[in-house]
Amino acid sequence: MLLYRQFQHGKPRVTEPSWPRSGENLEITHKRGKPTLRTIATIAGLAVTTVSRALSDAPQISLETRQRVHRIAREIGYLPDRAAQRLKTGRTNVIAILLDSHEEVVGFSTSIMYGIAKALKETSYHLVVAPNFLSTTDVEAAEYIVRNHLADGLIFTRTEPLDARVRLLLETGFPFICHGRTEFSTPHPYVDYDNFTFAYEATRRLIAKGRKKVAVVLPPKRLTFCQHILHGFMTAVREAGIAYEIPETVDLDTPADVLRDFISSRAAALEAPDGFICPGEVSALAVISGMSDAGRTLAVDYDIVAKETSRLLTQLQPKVDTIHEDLTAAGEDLGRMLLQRINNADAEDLHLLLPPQINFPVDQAL
Amino acid sequence: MLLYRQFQHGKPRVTEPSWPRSGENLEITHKRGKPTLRTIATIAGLAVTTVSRALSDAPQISLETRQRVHRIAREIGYLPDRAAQRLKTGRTNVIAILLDSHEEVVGFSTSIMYGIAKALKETSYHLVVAPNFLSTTDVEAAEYIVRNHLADGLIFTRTEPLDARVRLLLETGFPFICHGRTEFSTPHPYVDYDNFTFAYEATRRLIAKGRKKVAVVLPPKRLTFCQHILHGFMTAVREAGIAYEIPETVDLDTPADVLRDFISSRAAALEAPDGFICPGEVSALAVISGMSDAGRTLAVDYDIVAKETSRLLTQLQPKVDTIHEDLTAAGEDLGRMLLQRINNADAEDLHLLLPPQINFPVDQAL
DNA sequence: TCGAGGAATGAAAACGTTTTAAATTTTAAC
DNA sequence: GTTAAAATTTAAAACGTTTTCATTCCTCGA
Repeated sequence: MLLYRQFQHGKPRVTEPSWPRSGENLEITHKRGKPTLRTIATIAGLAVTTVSRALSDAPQISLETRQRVHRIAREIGYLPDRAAQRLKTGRTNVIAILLDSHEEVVGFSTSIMYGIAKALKETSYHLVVAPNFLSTTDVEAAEYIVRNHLADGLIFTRTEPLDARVRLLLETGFPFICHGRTEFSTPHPYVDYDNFTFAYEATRRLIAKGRKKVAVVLPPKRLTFCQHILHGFMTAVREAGIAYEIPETVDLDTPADVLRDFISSRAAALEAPDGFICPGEVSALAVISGMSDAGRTLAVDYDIVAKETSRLLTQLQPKVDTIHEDLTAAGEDLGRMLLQRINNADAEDLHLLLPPQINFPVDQAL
Repeated sequence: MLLYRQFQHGKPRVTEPSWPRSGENLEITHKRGKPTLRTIATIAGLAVTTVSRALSDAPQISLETRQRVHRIAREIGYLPDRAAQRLKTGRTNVIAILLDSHEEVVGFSTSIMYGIAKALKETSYHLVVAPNFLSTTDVEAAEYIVRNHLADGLIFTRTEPLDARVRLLLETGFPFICHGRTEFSTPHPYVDYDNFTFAYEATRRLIAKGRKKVAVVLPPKRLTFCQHILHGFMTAVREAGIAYEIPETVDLDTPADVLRDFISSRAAALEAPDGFICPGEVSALAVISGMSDAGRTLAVDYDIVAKETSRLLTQLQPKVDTIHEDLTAAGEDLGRMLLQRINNADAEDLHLLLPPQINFPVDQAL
């Protein structure tokens, strides 16, 4: 025991440091090849415990030792073993994103995921895609993840006012953040796009352009942001005292051909709208297509203001006024704020309403 | 010691089984709440070792015991701890997908990921998104994952003939599969879409419709499938001895407005093409838009055959002939085959070329 | 009755961390 | 010079598996 101490610890202290330097051969190969805490400990002539604490910058380890350990770790390319850390601490270092089948069609979530990944880049967190692991519904998927501690936090989109996922996660106290708001009284973290302002400004734009009757393609009614859009739309409509119309049989998730046919037959009938709010690229294209079928020309017979999450629409149809929603940025915020939540930040401080980016070209303004 | 054996093991053997039944209270709560092998062992009056083997259906465990253990595990909702398994076995149970920044724009990968997730659903594998963890290039990201054993297998898309990622992974012997082929002599698993046939059939369709000069929007030249498309196109062109044109200054990744403007100015010049192959929705829309700017009418002055990965184009523009590529199915194959590869299936058997799904409407055929 | 041999089960070690509690060294105070 | 306190460092246990090797029990042939 004493001998061990003399050899392991005493020596480096008395004489010159004896661990190998940068250029020398550091191949203290472990069973699996990868360097571990023990590799560093051997090199530094320290105990594994000390190395562990030094790497987490515990104050009781002397500054000199900490720096030395950090340097060695860097030199041999040490990376803590995720499995061992997870086993010991119970933290998974994983963020899960729930993607429902809606996303498959639209490709909506790629940008968001890209943003989340960006936020996670410098951290030890990984992003795992949880389509719905063994379950059929989103809630079951969430439940499964929570029950089995498959992640430290959860992200999902398209909330409903009394979203079942939110309810579950609030009840279990599991860290999460969602894209979209709810009506629960308990505050919870969220990132949302200001769809009220989007719809309000979009409607005002149509009115400013002299349109006489405006219409809006609403999202499915069960989603929270449908109310926001409706509210923004109606506010602008009432302020201006203008005619309006809200299609009941189609919505944002309606297949493009159905929406197109609806629009074109509506255009043929009496008192058709001449201004459209489209909260998505696909719906905008469908409207353009439908109106074109009915012989109407964009920017002449009617106008569109569309929300776009790419630059596709602006590029293809400069005549469409667009208001941008930056989903990658939203994803970045989602990731960042969820990490804060996991570190026990107050839910009330984790609310973010992202402002619409209005792109109306000046030369087209009246 | 002897006493322990009598109590732990002997008893259930001699008397009636004494473990709790389905209805009874099974709350043998562990430190962290989750049931572990020890929970089952205690309930069953067996050793942890035996339970572990029973669950993996080792032949040396009696059938009766195996069934009993399985039943208990099911009843208490046991799920093996991923961290512990990973630590012990060295297998991560993780598949990583590398997404490069290109995907951000197009939303291309969502469908693929959905497919992969589908293939992984009944397995113990999770899908993690590796944008490029700490690195700038794709190769570095792959290297990082390999070096630190962050996954058991890797998936990526858009291969080049001498893809650096493929080279790295072949050299290190790390399991992977890619969407797209390469020119390496060592066989490696891949799933690819038959872009030759796509381009060949698309070109023939335009010719059959009576078009006099065909053009194709090619993918970036560095990508393998650019050659396949070019080859299919040229084969059909030569067979028919028809005029053709290959734009040099634009490609599939060109921003839509640039492509649109290119097309419209080209249409205005001499001997403009009247048939277009567009290997993507966005390029098709850009071509339609550009031709429309030049006063040309689709299906009258010119025709388009487009590859589509959604149903968007068919829905919006029934006049565009489309050939479908099912990316979700591709993802499913990618996932399934990568798992096979991880289980040491021969790389030569893991080659899949998915056939184009041709959607040419009958009533429009000549 | 005895051991041999096979069938079934069990103990213990290990994977690489973190953490609790203990040990050792250094410093400070007398 | 002691000795107590402060500053460092260390040993050992634990997280939940899997795996190697050992143990127990039973059957069977002599």
